[in-house]
Amino acid sequence: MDNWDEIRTAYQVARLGTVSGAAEVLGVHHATVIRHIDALEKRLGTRLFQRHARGYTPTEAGRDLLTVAQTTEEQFAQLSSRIKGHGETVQGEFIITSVAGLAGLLVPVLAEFQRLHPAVIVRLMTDMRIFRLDYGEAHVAIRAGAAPEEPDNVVQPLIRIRYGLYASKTYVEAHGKPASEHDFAGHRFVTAEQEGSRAAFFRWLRERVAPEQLVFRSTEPAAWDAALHQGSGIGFRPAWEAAAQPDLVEVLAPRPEWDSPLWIVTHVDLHRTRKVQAFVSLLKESAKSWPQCAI
Amino acid sequence: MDNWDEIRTAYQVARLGTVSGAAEVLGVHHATVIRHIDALEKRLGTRLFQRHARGYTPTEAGRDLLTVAQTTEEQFAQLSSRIKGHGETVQGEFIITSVAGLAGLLVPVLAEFQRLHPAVIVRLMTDMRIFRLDYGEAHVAIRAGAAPEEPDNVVQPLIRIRYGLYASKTYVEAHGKPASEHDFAGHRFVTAEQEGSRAAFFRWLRERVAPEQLVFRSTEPAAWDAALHQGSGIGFRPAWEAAAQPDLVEVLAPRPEWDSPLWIVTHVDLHRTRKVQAFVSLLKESAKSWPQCAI
DNA sequence: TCTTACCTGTGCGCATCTGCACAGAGGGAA
DNA sequence: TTCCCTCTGTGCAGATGCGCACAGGTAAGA
Repeated sequence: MDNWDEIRTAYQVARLGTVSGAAEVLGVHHATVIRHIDALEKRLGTRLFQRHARGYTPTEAGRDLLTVAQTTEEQFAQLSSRIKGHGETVQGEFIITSVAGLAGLLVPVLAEFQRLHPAVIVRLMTDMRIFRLDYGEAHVAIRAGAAPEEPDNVVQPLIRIRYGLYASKTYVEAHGKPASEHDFAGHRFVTAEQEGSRAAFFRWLRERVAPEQLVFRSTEPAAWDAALHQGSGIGFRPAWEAAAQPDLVEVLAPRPEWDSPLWIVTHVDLHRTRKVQAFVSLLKESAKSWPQCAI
Repeated sequence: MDNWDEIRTAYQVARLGTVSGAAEVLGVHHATVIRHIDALEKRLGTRLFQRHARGYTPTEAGRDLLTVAQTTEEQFAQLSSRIKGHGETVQGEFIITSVAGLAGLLVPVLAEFQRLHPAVIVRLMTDMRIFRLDYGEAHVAIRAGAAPEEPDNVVQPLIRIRYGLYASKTYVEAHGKPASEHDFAGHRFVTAEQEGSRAAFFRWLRERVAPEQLVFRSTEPAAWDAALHQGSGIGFRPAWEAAAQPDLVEVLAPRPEWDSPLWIVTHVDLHRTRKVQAFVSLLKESAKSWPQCAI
């Protein structure tokens, strides 16, 4: 049974009783139908039809094929309408992966998305490793930093996260607050672990302070946050996050050169789907009203 | 969904995860697989797979297709084995049509056939009209008289039924018994209705007796039989049938020129099937031991 | 880091399948 | 019986689809 098209042809012949009728329904020439039947019977080693001048009458085997192929026809028709419908209705899982620390901004958008489309199951994945959009691990990814350039990925700019320099009140009480970057001498800083960190503000900082001033370094962003609140030093924080934390003091206000751009990344195979489009447009609209962010 | 082969291709890709693997299983070139997927997705308007360098990952639609096509694959495999098995095992309906009055010979054969193949349902059809072997009305037909010459029918000689002239004891007591065909004057005969009856012995009789001697004519063979027993006249009867009826007296013994040949007729499309072959060979074997019949 | 193996993707030439046209045959109606 | 319509069946020419070969790229392993 390694030629399903011939089964489909035989099904129509069994259903309609004539080669010509089947050919018309299938949109092929009746000679093609005859050849399909001949090939299928030859392969099966049994006659599926009795031939006579008025048409083809199915044998027992032909009637068996008829019933089997009938359900197949229906199954495929339902499958087709389901698949085509998938492009129209928004439902099923929606998997989004993002850089850690963006949940505070994303969750309200996801909640609104789910309110608009109740049939959607939202899964927000934040992890150390980067989830891959190929392999189908996620529908949408929110990436930070330099624009991703992977092939097969559709990259759109979302927004620029504004970063400022902050310190806890306890730190300011103990060490004072530098008035500008020219006043950093003697101050202590919380920063990322890697030397070659790709964030612009980390590079900016490394160019202006001595390495021994970077007293707290971690690979874990949550650790930066905690160290900042503990008063371990001065560090960069997203402006929108710091604004909601009254125990932090703004040391230097956000500057455009510190901005970290966010990117919406989707796989080209999924980008056109209605589900992805619905979320992306909602996300872009919501981002316009995000506080302390530059468009 | 007007190309089932492409669905089959997509199914293998979804199952195996790679185009190359699917191509190997399907026995085609991997370029063909790619083209099938592209065509199917284009027609559906949705992506079934996410493409990456290590293979194809099915999307939701692709996974849906996978489950549907999986059952289709199984259904077709079962269908194939059933159909191929039909050639091997003898089962299902077996429809035989025959000239009326042959049931006494056929029924024992049919009973033996059913004993050998318990899964067979036997249907013996005797009717005024001739059942057509094309259109699938019967698997085997037993025809009498001249050899059938319909195209697409396989005709085999079965046996020659011997006919003799018989009368009931009551007729003989009343009118006497003619010694030979030269002694037919004054006797009464039971015969068929049509002038141009094709049976050889009827023609033989019409040539030797006056029309007014054919006192009982009927289109119905059972009526000849009844009229014979009632003593209405002398008539032809199969020798095997008369031998079992003690109230009949043999007027003239069977002659070769009165023989009526029987033919086994099968449709060429069914002739090769195991079921038909099994019955035909059993019938031929049984006929060798039929009493009062000429091979 | 380099190598290797495997997978996807595409242009080209060819085989296969399809469509076309016509022949043949059977059934139904007048 | 005769005519007509419909259906099957086949040879031939052309188009579609296939296999081939090669390029490009990724991941795994040494």
